[in-house]
Amino acid sequence: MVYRRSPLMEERLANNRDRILLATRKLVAEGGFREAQIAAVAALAGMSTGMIYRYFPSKAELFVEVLGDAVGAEIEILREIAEGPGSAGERLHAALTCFVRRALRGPNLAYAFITEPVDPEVDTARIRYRKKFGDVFKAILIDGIEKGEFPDQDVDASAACIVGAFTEALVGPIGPTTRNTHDQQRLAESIRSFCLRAVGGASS
Amino acid sequence: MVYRRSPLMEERLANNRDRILLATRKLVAEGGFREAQIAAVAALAGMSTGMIYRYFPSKAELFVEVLGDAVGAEIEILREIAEGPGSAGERLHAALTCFVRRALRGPNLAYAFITEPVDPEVDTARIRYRKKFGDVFKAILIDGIEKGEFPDQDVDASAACIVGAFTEALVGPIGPTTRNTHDQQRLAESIRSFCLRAVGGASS
Amino acid sequence: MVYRRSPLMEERLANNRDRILLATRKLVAEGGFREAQIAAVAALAGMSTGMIYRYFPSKAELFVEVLGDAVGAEIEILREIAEGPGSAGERLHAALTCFVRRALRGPNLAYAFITEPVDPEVDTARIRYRKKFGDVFKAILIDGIEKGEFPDQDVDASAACIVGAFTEALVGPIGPTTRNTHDQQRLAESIRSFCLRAVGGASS
Amino acid sequence: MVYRRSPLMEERLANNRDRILLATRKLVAEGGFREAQIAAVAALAGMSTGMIYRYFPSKAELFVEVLGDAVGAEIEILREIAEGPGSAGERLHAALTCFVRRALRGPNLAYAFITEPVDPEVDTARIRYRKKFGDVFKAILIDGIEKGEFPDQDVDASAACIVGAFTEALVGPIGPTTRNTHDQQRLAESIRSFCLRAVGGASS
DNA sequence: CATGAATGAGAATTCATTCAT
DNA sequence: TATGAATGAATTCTCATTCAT
Repeated sequence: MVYRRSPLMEERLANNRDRILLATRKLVAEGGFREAQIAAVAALAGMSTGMIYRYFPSKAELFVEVLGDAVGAEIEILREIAEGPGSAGERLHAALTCFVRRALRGPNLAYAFITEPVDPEVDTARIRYRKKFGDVFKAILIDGIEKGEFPDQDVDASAACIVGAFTEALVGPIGPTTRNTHDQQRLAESIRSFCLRAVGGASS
Repeated sequence: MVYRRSPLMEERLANNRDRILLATRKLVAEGGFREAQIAAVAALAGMSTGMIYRYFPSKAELFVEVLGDAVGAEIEILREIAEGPGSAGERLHAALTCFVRRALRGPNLAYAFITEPVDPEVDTARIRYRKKFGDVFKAILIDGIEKGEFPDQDVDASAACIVGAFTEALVGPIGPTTRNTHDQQRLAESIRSFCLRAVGGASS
Repeated sequence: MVYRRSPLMEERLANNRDRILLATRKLVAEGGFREAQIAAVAALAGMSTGMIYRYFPSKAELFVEVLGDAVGAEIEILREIAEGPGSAGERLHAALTCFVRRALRGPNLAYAFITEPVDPEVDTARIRYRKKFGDVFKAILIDGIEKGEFPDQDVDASAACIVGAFTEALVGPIGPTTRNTHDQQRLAESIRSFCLRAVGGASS
Repeated sequence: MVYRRSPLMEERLANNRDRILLATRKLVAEGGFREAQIAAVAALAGMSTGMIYRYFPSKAELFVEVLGDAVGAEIEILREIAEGPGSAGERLHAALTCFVRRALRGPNLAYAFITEPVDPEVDTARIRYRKKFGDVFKAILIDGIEKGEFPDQDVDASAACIVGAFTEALVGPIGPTTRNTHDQQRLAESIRSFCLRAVGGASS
């Protein structure tokens, strides 16, 4: 009998892949990359370690993809805001609010994102992803400057600064302390104001 | 005659310690904490691994001290500026200029500084040091607000944002790319402007 | 079809565990705990060092189990005698005979048993196991005293003394010298007599 | 000037030797052989590690001598009792009383004595010393048998049993628990009775 | 004679990755 | 296809012993 890959198998494959990614994401969120060992991922995904290597050539690449997915989802949301209606200032305001809120909801993923996962390969990816984040803000900035809303500025630097500003401001609360909703609101507001003033928009 | 520790010996002692710290710093700067294994440090410092443990109780504590030294030196300089003469805006301007320049001169220590060093003990120290950095800026901010120079704001968040902004903005260039002096000047200026506007001071 | 662990696999698993225990037992018997390093155990068991850690969380726990197994088997046999028929004196007689004989047959485990295994964790277990041994004799003593066979006495001390007496008397011959069967018979008889007189039973 | 060894130096030498032995004894008594590292011994003796090797060729030999000294002192006392006046039973009674009491006073040395100090060389000595202990009791036993005080018996085995009995009975209280004087009296009495009955003397 | 800095061989443990079944 | 047992290189830390000063 000739072996043929059935659609069902494809699906199973996709399912497996997703389960691996989900499990990894979960473990990273709970304890950082450090806790997401292949054996743990496999156990949580309900499969063998060998299975993991059917879908990912190495742990590093799995991590890169997990990071990429997490970032990708956020980027998607931000991009929608960035390309949506409203003044540049309004869109920046909305984007910042959105990001901070989401980061605080799933704190450790944001933490892993700021973090060096020891593996150089993953680290490279991490920087690349941070840049992607910056690009969204950069787009808003360029738009705002063109429309005369924001003063002229080094948009690359400003974008990086924005990303840095809120990741740093989030590391504190993310680490040991867990904040209540009220504090989170305040923190989001503070970061937002800081960045808006920084780019020269209304300081709220 | 009582045996006395000669100055020469003291120096030798200090030299060893310094050589260990220097070697570690070098390795961390080149390849992150990951590359600074005890064996590598010992080799670079020209001594046996056992020697390391004469001066440092564990790898973690060595790392913490390396981090602390790096940060301590910077903090000292910043604090002098922060407590010096001039308006809050001027001092903030000076502090930012100074920090960015120094970070660009001695590359990659800033990088290690942003990084999670895998070891929880070191990580704790890293966060503590970041906070210390923030405190310098916070002091300037408080002063500026009191004097009516800056608008009222969440000084904790602003300080964290400032630290985050410039570390992030520096990671890019520090990582793979090496810039020429002109680019560095421009980057310093961009970051400075961003932060000054952010706190509500004159954007220069 | 659900994947099920086959009996063969179970056996393989058990085999490994047993091979590790066997190898450890052998090495301990030959050269004490000192010789039973993980690498040596792995080599003798015909597997990698990592494998050991699949079955035992640490060297200490492996040692504790080896000790426990050795003691457990002996205790089981002694307990059967202790709870069996016959007068207290007869049972004590039988128990002592049995123990001495077995100790002489499988040399040096008794030796390791007397020994402080350097590791505090193992040492704790060792003391616990010695106590367990004593408890078997204590039970016989209590029974004998109740029945008026033995004079009243500090049963805890007597039990400890019995255990100590025969372990010590065995260390000499077990250590360097190997005795012939005749000598062994005589030694067993001597120890037995000593203990029986000590508890106040007929000296045979 | 020709260098000559002065009496003073000899004394100093002797003093040093004693200080090393004293320091080692102290450390062993406090934390077992495990705590008596050369560096610790040197520090406590107020000299350099190198100095230790002027008086002892190796750590093992130092330990052997410490053990020997401790045992030697006890043996001396016991021998005096053994060779003193009184019936064999009385002398055995006195010897046991004396030994148990002394062991309980300086608990950890007794513990180290029972213990395997990992080093094979030391271990060999330990067994030798235990035998020496036994010899003292053996002498009393032989005497008692000759005089018709004790029944005929395997004096080697009995002597070993006596040593084993009280060391084992002492390990319990020595380990974690520290007993009050009353308990010690009782324990001494129990061990004594056990041994006296065992050799066939008056069971008290 | 005295020092104590320096050595370096070990020993335990971890975990990504492979591959026989 | 799926498993998970097995591997073993890699890494930290310890401490008896030596030897230049």
